[in-house]
Amino acid sequence: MATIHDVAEKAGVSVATVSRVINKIDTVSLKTVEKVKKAIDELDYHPNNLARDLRRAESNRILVLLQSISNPFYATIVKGIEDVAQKHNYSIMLCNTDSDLIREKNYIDLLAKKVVRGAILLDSEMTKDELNVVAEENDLVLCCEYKQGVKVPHVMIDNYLASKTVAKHLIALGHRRIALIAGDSHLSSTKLRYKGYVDALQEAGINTDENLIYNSETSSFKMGMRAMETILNTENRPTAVFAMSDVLAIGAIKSINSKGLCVPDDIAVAGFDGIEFAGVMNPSLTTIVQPSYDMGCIAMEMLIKEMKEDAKNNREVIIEHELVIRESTVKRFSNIKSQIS
Amino acid sequence: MATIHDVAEKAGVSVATVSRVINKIDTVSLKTVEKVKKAIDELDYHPNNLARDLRRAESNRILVLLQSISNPFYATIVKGIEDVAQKHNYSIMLCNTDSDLIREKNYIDLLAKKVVRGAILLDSEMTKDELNVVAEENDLVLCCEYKQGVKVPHVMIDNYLASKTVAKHLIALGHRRIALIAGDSHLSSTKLRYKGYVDALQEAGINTDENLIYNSETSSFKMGMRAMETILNTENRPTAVFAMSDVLAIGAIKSINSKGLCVPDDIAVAGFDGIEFAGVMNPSLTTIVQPSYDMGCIAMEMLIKEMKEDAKNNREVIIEHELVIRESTVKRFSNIKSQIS
DNA sequence: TTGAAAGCGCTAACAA
DNA sequence: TTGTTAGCGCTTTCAA
Repeated sequence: MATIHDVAEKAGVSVATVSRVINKIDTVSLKTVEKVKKAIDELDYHPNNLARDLRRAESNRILVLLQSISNPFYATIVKGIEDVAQKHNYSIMLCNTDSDLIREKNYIDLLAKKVVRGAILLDSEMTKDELNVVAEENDLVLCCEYKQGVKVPHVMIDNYLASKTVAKHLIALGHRRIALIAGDSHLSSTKLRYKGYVDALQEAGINTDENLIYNSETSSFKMGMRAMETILNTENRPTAVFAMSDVLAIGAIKSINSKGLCVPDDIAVAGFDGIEFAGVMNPSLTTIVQPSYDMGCIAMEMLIKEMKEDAKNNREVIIEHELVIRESTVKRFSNIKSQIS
Repeated sequence: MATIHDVAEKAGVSVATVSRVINKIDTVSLKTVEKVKKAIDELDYHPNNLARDLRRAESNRILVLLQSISNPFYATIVKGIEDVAQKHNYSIMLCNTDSDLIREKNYIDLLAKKVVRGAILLDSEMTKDELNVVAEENDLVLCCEYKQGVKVPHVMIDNYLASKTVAKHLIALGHRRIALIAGDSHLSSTKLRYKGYVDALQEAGINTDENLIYNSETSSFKMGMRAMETILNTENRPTAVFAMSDVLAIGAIKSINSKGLCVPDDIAVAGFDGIEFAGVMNPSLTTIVQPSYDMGCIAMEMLIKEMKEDAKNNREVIIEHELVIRESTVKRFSNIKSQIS
């Protein structure tokens, strides 16, 4: 591996000049730039980022922490983050925590170790206080999830309102027994969505039935299936189900089908997130579409701002969501044609 | 941020001794170790990895390059890679290339820049020769895709055989007009799967019909839909479709349904990969299940071996696949119950 | 068992 | 416009 010294020697200049050329500092004469570039080419020289970062006491890497990359919803967010990062010459380091706090803290340590310059957390298991401690010394942004009192910029939808909208939609369709498949109870979004569901029911004069609520700690197909099985085994079966993620909803539908029941005829199902698959599956899934790609972009932009500025802030961006009504809750003519298998 | 010097001063020892304690070199007396540890605790000292890596001229980060994280098939592989990496104290850096060769090469540069220690490529767009040049100087492993003549360890399934199995399955069901939705033509797996399809047909005395073959350069739902639309517009419609990925297959089914046709009654559909969703969707999807998690684990283990050893090798691991027959190709009693929407 | 000191490859202040 | 030089924080050789 050629170093900056080799280039300097070959070009007959000092290392400082080579450094200037590499970093596009325009106090170097055109002729010298040419010489240096030639030497760089001939030696196939690549600057060693390790050394550069050490010297500058910073890295250009960003940590993105999420529970599991397997959820397509997160995949889209990450895409947004990565696109913006790339544009600003940052590279991202994606890490799965598996909802394991220890594992998460290990990754968070990368901040203190200066391996990464900042971090975007999608669904942290840390408490408000733990987050504030980390934020004290590091540049952090939260995406999707925000805990009250955390002094960190964050972007998300209005989870309470979105959830209420879904519940109201189901109520408007005439449902009174609406089951809820909730998500990870550590997440603020879960709590907000739960409240939205309860309030919507209450406003419609419906009491919540504990038998119709299932708490699934992770968001996966299997969890959705298991949750639905449990719910279907209750005495007074619901006529509708609201799952707090599309992945859970899809699992629930599978479970409903395997009991010989139909969606939406026997049981209506609504999801949350708006993964691409929700529109492609059969029946297509009614869901809250979160602008995941945009959320990723905004989160990364916030982080860049955060890293540039000295002052800490806890700017909040609430982004628009949309209830997209599809076949899984409403019987439509097009359904008849779609799939009779 | 405390440095090693601060710790040394506080503990009343030299930096070398502190370094020894950090790196668990056992020539340090117990008493000294205690003193140093106490100082480390009190100062909340974290070694700076940047400096360590620079000194050791290596990093413990691994680059994982793939076209798009959005494909759930890759998500599972990455999970395997990450789990093994974590166990061996490596961290992974995941990067999307978007099938863009320029972007891919930018990431590959991280190897030369010593930002990463090695790389696992899932679906590189580089040619055989380009790969060999990179492999010359760096530790590389290929996962899923392998180009003949590349001197790099690799793990994958027997794509030719798997594809042939799918085609044979469809032929055995009585289909003679079997459409093919192919994947990225740069990938060797695409070529092998194509050959498997052609050979199976040929052995059954069926001529391939160019009108029934669609080349989709990326693997996405939308691509699958578009491909199927085109195929459905041909004069003599196929009775079965073989898509080279589950994601493509799912898009194809959507497209078939939107034309008012049924799967598998009007058209049977088979996929490839074995993403979790294939078993959950409706109708459930017949597919080749690749042991994606295991493939990820093996790839990472190969890379660790590669990084430890001086000698280059091009060890090949062919891992077992499985044809899982589900509702999308075979009419079964359970189907009648499942979904009439 | 410990310390002194060189140096990994680079940047940036300062001097020329 | 360019060069000299002092480190960034760490590991490791050599000497004590």
